[in-house]
Amino acid sequence: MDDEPQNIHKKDFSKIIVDWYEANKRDLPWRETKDPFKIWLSEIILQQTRVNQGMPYYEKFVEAYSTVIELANDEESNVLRLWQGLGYYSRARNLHAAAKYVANELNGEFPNTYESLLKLKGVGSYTAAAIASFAFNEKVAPVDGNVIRVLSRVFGITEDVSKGSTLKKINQLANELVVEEENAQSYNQGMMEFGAMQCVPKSPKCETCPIAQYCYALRHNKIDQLPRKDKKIKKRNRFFNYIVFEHKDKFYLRPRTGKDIWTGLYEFALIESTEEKSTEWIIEELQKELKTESFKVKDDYVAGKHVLSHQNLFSRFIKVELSDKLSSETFGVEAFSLSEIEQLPKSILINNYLEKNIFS
DNA sequence: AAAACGGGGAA
DNA sequence: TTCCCAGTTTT
Repeated sequence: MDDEPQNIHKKDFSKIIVDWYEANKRDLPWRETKDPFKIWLSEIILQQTRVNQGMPYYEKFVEAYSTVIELANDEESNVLRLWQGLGYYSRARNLHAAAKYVANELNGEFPNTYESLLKLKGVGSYTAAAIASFAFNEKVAPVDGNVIRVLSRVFGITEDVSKGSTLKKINQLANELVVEEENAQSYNQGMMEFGAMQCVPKSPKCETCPIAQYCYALRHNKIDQLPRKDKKIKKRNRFFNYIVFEHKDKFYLRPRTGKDIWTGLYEFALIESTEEKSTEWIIEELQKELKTESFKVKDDYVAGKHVLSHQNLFSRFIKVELSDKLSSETFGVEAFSLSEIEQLPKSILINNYLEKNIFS
């Protein structure tokens, strides 16, 4: 077999992708609309998220908000509550901020070009290209994990794809390919679907692949080495010692602030430590924060390790019964009834604790 | 250029 | 366990 890497013409490549897509595409709800609002919504939800995980959230959101105006007019905490469990919560906050921008600054008219879409919070080069091509058939190429994988394998991009220079190269190739195709929408959808269904990360279906004879990785026996990713993420351990204040059927929570994880989500009073601490140590720290309040320890629950992409969280929930109401400055927490707590946006960690220990 | 940001599912 | 997902923002 010929050993030359680029013996497939760009035009032939794009045709194969489009044909494959028309024959193999899944029916997904956001593919049945041209409404940029819904396409935008689906793209934000699907960032770093598999279709199966994002699907129920898409359904909930379009049910709750039929226009960008309705989304803009809701409270951020409600948007976060709908987003609960999806992760990367800045997406929800940016989604809401972008909706307000469209509603207030753009008179409710959704941006319709790659460049103008880029101005929306939470919309980067991938999402701007996706919306521009899906909703408006603009000839720009969205480059996501699927596209990176397909192009690096077929065209033999052997540099580390976590490097900016490599990404730039792939982005350029992707854009050269899209201009070959009349229907940017089908070609781009096809590239991502092809990566998601055929040219999958592990054990790709090369036996039935329409590009197999042209594929650099297959011919050089490198399908399991491409795309090349050198970056190894390191994790840190954190210890969350939560104090669950209870007083007359109410519990005290507060929203997280700052640039840390879970911004905007509610949690109990927190005493964080860099190592595991004893119950006694935690109670002592708690005493320092309190003024005249007296309390009784009712329960001490140790949750399993909660794993995030960059952190391992070891958490414990110490439930204490207060003899009096807590002054509002203490830990910044506020009292909520159970039905109110149900409506607050919370992390999976907090929600699991509540389900297991409070709501049950 | 590198690190931070969630949670779940597949192998 | 490890990988990685329809990535973006911040440092």
